[in-house]
Amino acid sequence: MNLQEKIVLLAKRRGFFWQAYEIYGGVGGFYVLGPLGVRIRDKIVELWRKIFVKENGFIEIESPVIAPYVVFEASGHVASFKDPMAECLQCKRKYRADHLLKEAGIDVPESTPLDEIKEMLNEKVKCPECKSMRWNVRPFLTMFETKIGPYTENRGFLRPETAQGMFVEFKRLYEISRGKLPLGIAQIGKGFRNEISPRQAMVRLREFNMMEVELFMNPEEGCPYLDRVKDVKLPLLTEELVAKGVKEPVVVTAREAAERRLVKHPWLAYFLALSKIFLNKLGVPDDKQRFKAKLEGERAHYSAQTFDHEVYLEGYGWVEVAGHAYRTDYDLSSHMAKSGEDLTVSIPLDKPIKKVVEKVELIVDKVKIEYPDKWKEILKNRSKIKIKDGKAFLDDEELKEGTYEIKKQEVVEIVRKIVPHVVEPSFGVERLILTALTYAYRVKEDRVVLSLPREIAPLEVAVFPLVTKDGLPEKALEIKVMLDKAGFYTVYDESGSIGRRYARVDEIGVPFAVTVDYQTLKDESVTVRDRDTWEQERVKVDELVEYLRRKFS
RNA sequence: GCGGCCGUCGUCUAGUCUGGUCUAGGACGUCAGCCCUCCAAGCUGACGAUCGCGGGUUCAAAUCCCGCCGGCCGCACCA
Repeated sequence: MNLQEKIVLLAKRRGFFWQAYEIYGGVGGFYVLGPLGVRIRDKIVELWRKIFVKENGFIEIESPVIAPYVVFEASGHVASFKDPMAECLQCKRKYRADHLLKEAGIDVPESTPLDEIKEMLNEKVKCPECKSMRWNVRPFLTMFETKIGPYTENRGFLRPETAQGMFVEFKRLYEISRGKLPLGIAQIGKGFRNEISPRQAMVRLREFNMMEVELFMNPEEGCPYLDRVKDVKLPLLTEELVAKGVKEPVVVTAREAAERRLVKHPWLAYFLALSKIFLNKLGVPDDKQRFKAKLEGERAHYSAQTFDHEVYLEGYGWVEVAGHAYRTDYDLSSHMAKSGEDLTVSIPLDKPIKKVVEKVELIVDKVKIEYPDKWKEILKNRSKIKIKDGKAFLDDEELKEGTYEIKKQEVVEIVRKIVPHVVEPSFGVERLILTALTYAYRVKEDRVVLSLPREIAPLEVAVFPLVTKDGLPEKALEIKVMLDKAGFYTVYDESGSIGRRYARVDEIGVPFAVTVDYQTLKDESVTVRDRDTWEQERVKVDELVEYLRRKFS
């Protein structure tokens, strides 16, 4: 049994996660987070929030999971997520249409209309199974589709990423943030992808939790926080290295990565560094992490540069836990074009620019005289008057001389409009849970110990009476309640021998076990046992809360 | 979606080839009691599986056949 299989068994047995709908045979790609799974999820989310949101002064939102068709039409998902599926009308088998054609020696560009693909198939390709040549071609969308409202044909999609929520709501969020760039907007929530074949436990799911930041910025400016992480070492597999098939990443500091333009924007370098620190805190050592660039053809339609943050998971190999993409102004520009809303931002100029502009000033009395019928219309449309060769025109019609004057005016421009660029770090929560469990899994004296970092341990303190008599259970319960009230996540257990109980809590990664013994009754002290060293320390009951708080800080 | 392997108590597994002795056996875990002064000790007992789901063959199906669902691996896919 490999490590991942052991983890899946442990997860199921002790309640971290398991496959959903088991009583109906299970449905691929859907998992349940059990009691311990929810706890560790919350703690991972909280740690992420601290590193990626709070410490950067970013803001967080929650937008709907369902979005109307138009949002994903604008975002490019509808167009780029469609794979043409060919269905054999005789045996009902389904294939990727472009693959069938390729096997038949026909290369089709992605933009080929479905009708043409169908025609080509019906003329030239036999079904590999039943040899029929009658095909139907349909787009297969990897987004889940639904209808909005009972009586309409208003199509909607379950979002494949939370990102669109931040783009669509950008204008108001920018206003709420009082018009400042850079602006970081975070969102934590479910995303849905109708994967063709979900695999590897919780690695590829059809419904999963994402944690994303969309950082909106002026592309000409750097990242003010880069200095904080300038010496963090980044193992990079750049486009160049990936293309050459090099397996060993080049290790550079975050600052070097930005200065040598190995990453296309300093913000991207900053997020790579945070990402590495974050994974360190989840228990992944440096040499089990790397940032692998996506090649031109592999990147998402919106991305100018993408680094997958990969961690090495024994049993699976390198697994992507985050994608860091430089999305440029693609998303805002697309939504601007589709919605007609102005999503530009005014940037103050370093130096005001002085310009001389020519302006038409109408002489109203003269206009009334010269245009007795339509002078009102002319005044109304005065903003549309254009100047050409020193003369004024309205809708290509030259205005009569004497009805206006052309005046020169000096204006000072202090702002300029830009569409902000976006850098996006995007994490999959379930994969992080698996990662944390993988690196925490140890075997000590034939017992499984989950050495989870204290910060993400689902339960924090176990409380045991040494034996179940002489008032020890009562005293232990008292202490458990005290710890609960102090804010710890605790567990009480009096069943079986003390050793068995230690083993039970080791297996689910509880960092400390407090044991009430006979000495407790004499001097109000308990033993605190460390999960990883199995060493014990005697602590006074009234100092216990403070003692534990120090351990967790 | 394709190909290979696989699906029996919570978990691991015996049994499947060679249908009946399987009202499905064991181990671990769990629970209760006894015992019990620090690392899965012991004793007693209990709970726990219509053998993934559905259909078929047969006097008789965990076992043979078909379909479906699910899992793992490889290919493909992976915003």
